[in-house]
Amino acid sequence: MTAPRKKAAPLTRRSPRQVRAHETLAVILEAAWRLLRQQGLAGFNTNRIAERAGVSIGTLYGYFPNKQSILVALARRLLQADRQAVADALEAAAAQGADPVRGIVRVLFQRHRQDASLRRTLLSAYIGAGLAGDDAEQVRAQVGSIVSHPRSPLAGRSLTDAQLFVVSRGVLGVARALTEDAGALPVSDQALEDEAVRLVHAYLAVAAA
Amino acid sequence: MTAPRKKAAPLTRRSPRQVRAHETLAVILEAAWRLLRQQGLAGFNTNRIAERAGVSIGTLYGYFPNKQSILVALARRLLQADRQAVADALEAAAAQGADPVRGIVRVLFQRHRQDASLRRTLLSAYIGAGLAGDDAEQVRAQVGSIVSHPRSPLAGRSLTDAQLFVVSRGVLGVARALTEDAGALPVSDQALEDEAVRLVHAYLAVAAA
Amino acid sequence: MTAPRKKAAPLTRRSPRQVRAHETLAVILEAAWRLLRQQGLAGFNTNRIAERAGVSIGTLYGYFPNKQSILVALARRLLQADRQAVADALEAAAAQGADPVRGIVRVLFQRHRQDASLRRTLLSAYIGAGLAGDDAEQVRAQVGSIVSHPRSPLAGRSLTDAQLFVVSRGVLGVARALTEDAGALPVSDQALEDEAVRLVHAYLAVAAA
Amino acid sequence: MTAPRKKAAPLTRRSPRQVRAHETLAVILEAAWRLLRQQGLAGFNTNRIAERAGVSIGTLYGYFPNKQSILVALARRLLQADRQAVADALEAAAAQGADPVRGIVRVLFQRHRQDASLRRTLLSAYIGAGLAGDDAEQVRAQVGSIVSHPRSPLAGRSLTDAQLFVVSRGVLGVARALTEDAGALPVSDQALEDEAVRLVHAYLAVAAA
DNA sequence: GATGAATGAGAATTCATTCAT
DNA sequence: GATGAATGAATTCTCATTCAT
Repeated sequence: MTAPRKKAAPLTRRSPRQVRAHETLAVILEAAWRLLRQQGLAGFNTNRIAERAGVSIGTLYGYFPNKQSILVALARRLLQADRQAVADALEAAAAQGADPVRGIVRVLFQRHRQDASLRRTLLSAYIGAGLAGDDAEQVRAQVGSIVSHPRSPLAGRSLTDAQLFVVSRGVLGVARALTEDAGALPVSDQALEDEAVRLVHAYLAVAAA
Repeated sequence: MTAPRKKAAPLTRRSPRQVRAHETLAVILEAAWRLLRQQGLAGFNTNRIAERAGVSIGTLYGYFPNKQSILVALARRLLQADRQAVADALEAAAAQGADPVRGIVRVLFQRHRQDASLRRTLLSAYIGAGLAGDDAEQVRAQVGSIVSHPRSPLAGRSLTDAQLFVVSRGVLGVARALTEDAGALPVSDQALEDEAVRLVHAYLAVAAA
Repeated sequence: MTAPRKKAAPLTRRSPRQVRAHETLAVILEAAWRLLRQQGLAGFNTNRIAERAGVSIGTLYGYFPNKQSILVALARRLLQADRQAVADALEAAAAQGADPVRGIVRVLFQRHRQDASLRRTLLSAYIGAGLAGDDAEQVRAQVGSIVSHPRSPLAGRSLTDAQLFVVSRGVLGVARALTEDAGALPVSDQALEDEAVRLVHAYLAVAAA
Repeated sequence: MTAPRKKAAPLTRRSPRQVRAHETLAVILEAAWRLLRQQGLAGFNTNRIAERAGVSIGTLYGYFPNKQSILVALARRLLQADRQAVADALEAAAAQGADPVRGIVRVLFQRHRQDASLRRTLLSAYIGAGLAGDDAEQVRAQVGSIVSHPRSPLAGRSLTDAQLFVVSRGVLGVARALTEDAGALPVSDQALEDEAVRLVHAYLAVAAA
């Protein structure tokens, strides 16, 4: 699974030109998601996915070239949702004149606390597939937009790639730690959020100087 | 492997009362390490490990209750070595009157760039085994000692748990990103190090204020 | 095998919806039967069964969840055949106006002398699976029908459950002894049959009084 | 296990000439007994037995040539105890002028209800080892003694081998059914005992006529 | 387009037994 | 006599994937 075994295949087959196909694909993905959440990677196998999705295993292989690609599709979905949530938070902050940094941190932390084990698995698969770069790219772009955000205290100034990388990865590192440690830390959610926000602000202040 | 199914077993069996046993254990672990590095998780199977270690499969299972536990032992070894390297860097910085933060960042980044895929696999196994907390604990302690380091600019002042968590995880997050992204980022190693150091300093300055 | 360890699984998988599947199941069972007869439990392994059945091991596991269930299926088949043979004997006795008790004893003894070791193994598996009760139930019903048989000397009278249990198990006990002792007893088959019949008649005479 | 794998070996090694050896043997047997009762055949392995007995696996193999022989020794012990219990019951009946048949049936049934699964396993091993005949022999002798018992209603008369076989196996058959069915029958212990006694009496009356 | 029976390489793990110390 | 580390053949079972219908 983790180290790819054969040839690289296209990540989806059967381009969903028809609504029907669209639906089937969604159904499979949804079933896969639930299965992974319930059973972990150990119980995640194609036959079971097909069964839960209510399609035959043959049909499943009509939509995905292999098991790995299902995992990747799931990971993409999750990461995409993360980005959407961040974008929404950004928007909301702008609308309310609130601190965009805090909005992002809050939404990120909250999402990372949910479905922690699922997220770990998916991320691991995504990274294992060598796709981490794709996501990183988009994250950097998003972080960039925060900085140049009109209501940002840094409005107008911009960060170097290295700076973008460090802030974004730093915050994501804290978020991921929430995923790993689960509830074991002796620290309140609020305190964590406050400190993460402070970390970003402190850095931005000196970085853009 | 991912979702544990049965009994929690002790992580080692045959407690090494004799020198011979000690050696055997080391031999197995070493063989496992090399195999994992060469073949990735896909080629990592107990029969192969035993073969490479030059012991019988039965002997291997005399030392480890299952495959997973070998991965965990390997991960522990890696993490332990990380901590040791950080401690050494700290010592060296003290001896030379250099910035301990930079020393740590440098060593951490360098180590995370090496054997990236191996590190990913091991970490994933370690986290999957629910052991992430164990490591986190020790990391926090170490970070604490940096801050209260006599030559530290913060000497004498101390950070809250939340603050410790945020800095340590922030830096580790950046380091791990190096593991994931491999060599794909368009940024120099030096610039990255500089920015990470700046992140920590900036935060410490406001955090301990 | 003996003490069940995990989940109780359904005793068959792939429900045979198609004729083909029906055949495959029969082929597997037949191969298992022959193998067990030839090699005993020691040589009875799933790979060998599949090989002899001319199907892949995967197919075998498509029909049976585990090895144990094959043994159980075989035992069921044997016990079922026993009951059928008894029913036939009963019918024949009725047709000829002969003693039904003798007919049953004869057929039972004869069957228990054949394939003694096979029968032992199968029975052991069946009992070990906790299924003994299922068979006992059906045996009791059958015995009941003998007693109330129109041509029986007891026609019209009926026995209590305890009485049914004692006669049926008594006779079966003698039959099973034939299975265990193999050919080692210094007694003619005819004498044994005569005495068993006498045992039953003697008991029925006083029991139903 | 069931079908013997290699050459027939002597059933015990190291003739226990010394008290020490005697004790060790008893300790091993006792540990084996408890292990078998607790874990069933599945958990019954030589390493575990040695561990529980507090001796090394090497020592265990100093006393028993192989695993099978331990099972057989255990079975012998059980069967021997059965016979002793029957002898005692016989004695007691004689002393009190009570019905010896009832005494035997009672003790036999009671013993068969205890440790049912253990008894099944042991018997199966014993029979599997082809030793059933040994026991049968002794049972027949004992049954013979009942019949010729001075206080028996049949005192002085004797039964043929076939008759001895049928009564003894008939009663044992009922007893074993108690072992198999466990608590599942809807019949009182007393009723069962009464009917079994009646079975024997009825038969003896006509058999010795 | 869908179905699902069949495939089979492959992997983990067990455990009776030996033998050098 | 005892020890216990080592052995390794043997076995069960999984699951991604194919392809005839």
